Amino acid sequence: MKTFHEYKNPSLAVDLVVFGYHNNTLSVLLLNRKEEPFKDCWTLPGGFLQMEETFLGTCSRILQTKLGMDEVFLEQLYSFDAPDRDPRGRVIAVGYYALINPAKFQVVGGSMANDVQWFNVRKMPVLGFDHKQIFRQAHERLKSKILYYPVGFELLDDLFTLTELHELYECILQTTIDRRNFRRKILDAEYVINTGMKREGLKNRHPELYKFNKQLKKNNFQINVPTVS
Amino acid sequence: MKTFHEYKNPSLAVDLVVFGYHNNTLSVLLLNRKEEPFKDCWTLPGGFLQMEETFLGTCSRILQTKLGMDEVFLEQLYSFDAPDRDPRGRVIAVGYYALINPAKFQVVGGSMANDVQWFNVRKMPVLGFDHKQIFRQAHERLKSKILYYPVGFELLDDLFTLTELHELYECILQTTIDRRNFRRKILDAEYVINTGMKREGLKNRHPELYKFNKQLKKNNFQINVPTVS
DNA sequence: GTTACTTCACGTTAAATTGACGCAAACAAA
DNA sequence: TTTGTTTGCGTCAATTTAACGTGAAGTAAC
Repeated sequence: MKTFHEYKNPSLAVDLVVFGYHNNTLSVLLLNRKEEPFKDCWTLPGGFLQMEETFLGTCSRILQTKLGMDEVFLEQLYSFDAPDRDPRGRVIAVGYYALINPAKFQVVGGSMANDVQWFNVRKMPVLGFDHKQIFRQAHERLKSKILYYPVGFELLDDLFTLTELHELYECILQTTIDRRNFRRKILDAEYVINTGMKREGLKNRHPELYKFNKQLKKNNFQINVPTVS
Repeated sequence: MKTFHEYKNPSLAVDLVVFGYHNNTLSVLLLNRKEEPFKDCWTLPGGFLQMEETFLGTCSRILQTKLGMDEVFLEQLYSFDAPDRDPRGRVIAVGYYALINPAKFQVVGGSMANDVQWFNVRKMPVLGFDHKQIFRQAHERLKSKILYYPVGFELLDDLFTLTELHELYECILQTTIDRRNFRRKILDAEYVINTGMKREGLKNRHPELYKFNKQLKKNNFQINVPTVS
């Protein structure tokens, strides 16, 4: 077999949209760049693909070194190819999004700890590169995916109440969902398992704690939201 | 701004899954390779991304030079990164799938005309590289997308009968769909417009010809198929 | 022409699902 | 005990779905 002739190739970057849910708010982790281009501008955390690395490998490296986290839900989003998306030259970006529970991770990033910050998805600053577009696409993906696939629990503690799950859905979808109908859908789909325990110490009735049903047959439910027209 | 330092980068290829529908059969265009690696093996048509090119640019180039077609429905699928997916070295592949009406195109490809061939999706040969995986993913995408998005007409003539559209759905989804319920769904969603014309020359009652409604508000219908369990 | 046969177009109906609520038990605080 | 709130379970009308019936439109055979 003849050996592979190496032409000049674009660089390949992986950019991450890391979603976290905390205090009834959906947030995204952004990095304040310390170098040109887009110095002092907020951007998605990202990194270049090393020659022997897989995309998930690059994701892990970014999550660990810049954000100090590991073992999170990751899904490939889309690849971005606009020729002028990076002023330094031709760079293709593969977008991934991650879902994490901020309570489980200390956001510290090596030397650039205080340059990493959570931003409410509804109060996003101007982003460098084409990261606004990547963020938007990730946000849309999350909103549509959560309707038919159980990803919500990735953002919550291992044990959660149905009210907490309900609030998460309302927050992500930015709409109101009838509490009782939501409850019926989630329970009928066997999305969750009742642990029998209750969350103590609240002012009012103590709600039951559920955990995610990992044996769930996928695509078993469909949350409906009122169509805005 | 300091200029961009070019590390060694993986090559970037675009691989195409071109679907066509003909004689009640869903097919994919494959190329018989004349060079190593995978010489004499069937593979998806593909090509390397040029330095100034967009993904869609590469797609068009492949479609034109290898297959002699242009202006077709194209959608990005996924990017494939297995380090050993190409024996020549590190090659990242961005998968796209296309939907075409074979009646509209003469499949000829420059010097390699007779090396391009349609294969029934249910009688696929062994494929080189990781193209089986890319094909499978494209096939799954098509099957799920057609349920909630009007892509079927991309595979049909400009004018078609509801029976033809119905057969297309049954063929792609490999299931039976009630003829009368299907008809109602499609008509209620305003997926199609009745042209008033009829298809002549058939043995039995002459069915009405419809065209796709380009003003269709997307995501306006949901075809349900019996869940296999 | 009449009959036979097939497809096409349009209904009907029972079952299932959805959307919009009601209500009482559980809890803390007054 | 009373008050106010949240939680858990239920009801019911409206809508949607799944399954199936029937007659009109067409060709071919007689």
